[in-house]
Amino acid sequence: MNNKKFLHEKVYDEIKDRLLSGYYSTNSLLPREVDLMEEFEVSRHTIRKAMDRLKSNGFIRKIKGTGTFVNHIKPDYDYTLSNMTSFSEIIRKQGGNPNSIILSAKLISPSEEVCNRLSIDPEDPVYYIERLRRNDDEVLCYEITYVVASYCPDLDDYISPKASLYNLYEKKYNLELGDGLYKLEAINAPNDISKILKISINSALLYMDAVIFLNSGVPLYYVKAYYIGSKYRFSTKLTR
Amino acid sequence: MNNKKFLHEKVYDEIKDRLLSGYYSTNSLLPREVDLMEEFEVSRHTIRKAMDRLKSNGFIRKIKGTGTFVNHIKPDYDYTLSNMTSFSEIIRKQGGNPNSIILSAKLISPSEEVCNRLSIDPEDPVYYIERLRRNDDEVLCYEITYVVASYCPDLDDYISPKASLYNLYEKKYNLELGDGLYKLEAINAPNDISKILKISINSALLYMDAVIFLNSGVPLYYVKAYYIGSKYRFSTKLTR
DNA sequence: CAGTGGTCTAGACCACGGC
DNA sequence: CCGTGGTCTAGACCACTGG
Repeated sequence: MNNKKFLHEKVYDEIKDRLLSGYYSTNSLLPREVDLMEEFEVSRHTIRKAMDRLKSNGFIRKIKGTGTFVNHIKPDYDYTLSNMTSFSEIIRKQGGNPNSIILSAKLISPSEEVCNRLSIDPEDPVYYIERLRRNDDEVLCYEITYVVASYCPDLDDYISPKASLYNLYEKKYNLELGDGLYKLEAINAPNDISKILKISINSALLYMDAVIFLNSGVPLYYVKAYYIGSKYRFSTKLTR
Repeated sequence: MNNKKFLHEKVYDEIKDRLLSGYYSTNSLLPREVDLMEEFEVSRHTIRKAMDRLKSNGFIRKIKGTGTFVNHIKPDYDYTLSNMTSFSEIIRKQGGNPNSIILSAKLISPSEEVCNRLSIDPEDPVYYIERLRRNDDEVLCYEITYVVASYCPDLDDYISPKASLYNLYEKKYNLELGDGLYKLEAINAPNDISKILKISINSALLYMDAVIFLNSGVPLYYVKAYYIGSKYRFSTKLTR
């Protein structure tokens, strides 16, 4: 087991378990910070760090001068996916078997559109990757990715039906992924896409267009994805 | 002015100013926490609290054992769309004239689904608001909102074709809005919705389902919206 | 090895809510 | 008024990075 867990993580996990199991029930008052300090034998700072995380993840609410209350825990909390996750992670988290049919994976010179999105020159090569994303043998998505080649030498050698690009970026190339700018809209499947996805024309698709940056703020890749409407849902948490 | 600003807020604001003004330039190393402690004459905890917020807002990145670096601040970044914005704000920002046709606005007892989403009891009344959202006379969206009535007494008296609910919450009721949990998917317009929106059946719709919370973490309202696919695009920034 | 950010403690005082 | 969570201090030690 992982015994290098921090105290605030242990406290977070334990209280989260109690919330999910119903030991602390919806809208009830949680023990005071002082009580939790005594129970877990940690300092107030550690309790507060765990509780702040529970709060920002939507499990509890704090009211100054009054106490800490249990929120209604949504049964299908796919809002855990609200941070950027790879297709593979999402499918795997739902107990599925993510894989891809690779339609194309080659080095190309970027179009003007791709240059603009990735802030690069037409001379800078990008990898063009065209995939059908599947769960087992069920096609969910048609996806085109443009990756700045200088960050991922020989990327085409590492791509495989089971490989997650996220994993390659992080594990193989030691890239630290940062923000992603996403745009989503609903469209009726155009002729060509409907053929590729083997769905009837005019079926609703969720079209996603995203640029993903490195931690340093530099664009790493640009992706266009067509998700079959009935088979994908995008979840996110936004703040005012 | 608001002089009751906390120390960590002052530190945050000052460092944020320096980042935006370019005083600390992109990818440069920020002063060590100890140096900032001395400069601002506060404890390390206070510095860290300010820096954690700067980090979670994407301004800086910290690397353990190395230091804290300045991220590239995206110049053309459209913060307004990526943060939670009202329909009215989005339309107005694009130079449009947002308005609504109010199909219904009344106090009701919530269904079980609504109770679960809003963490309330069936005895707690909610306002049921059904609207067609338009730009000038062009219909863009059909929307149903359930608002916890206890936070907004007499809400139905203030609703009008030109009123923004956001404005009412913030200005009229002095509510501080916090997070929102959004789910988005593409659907083919069902019969009833296509009639309401006066579009052909099976047109692609962007279906949005969201719960919006107050700053305290309590749910304020639950909204279901059907956007005509070709007329709306959802943008957001996510972090890994 | 020295220096950085990450964790953690044991205190103190304040601001707010409710009695 | 008391009790709550929010802010803040002054320490300590650890884990990681890089020379």
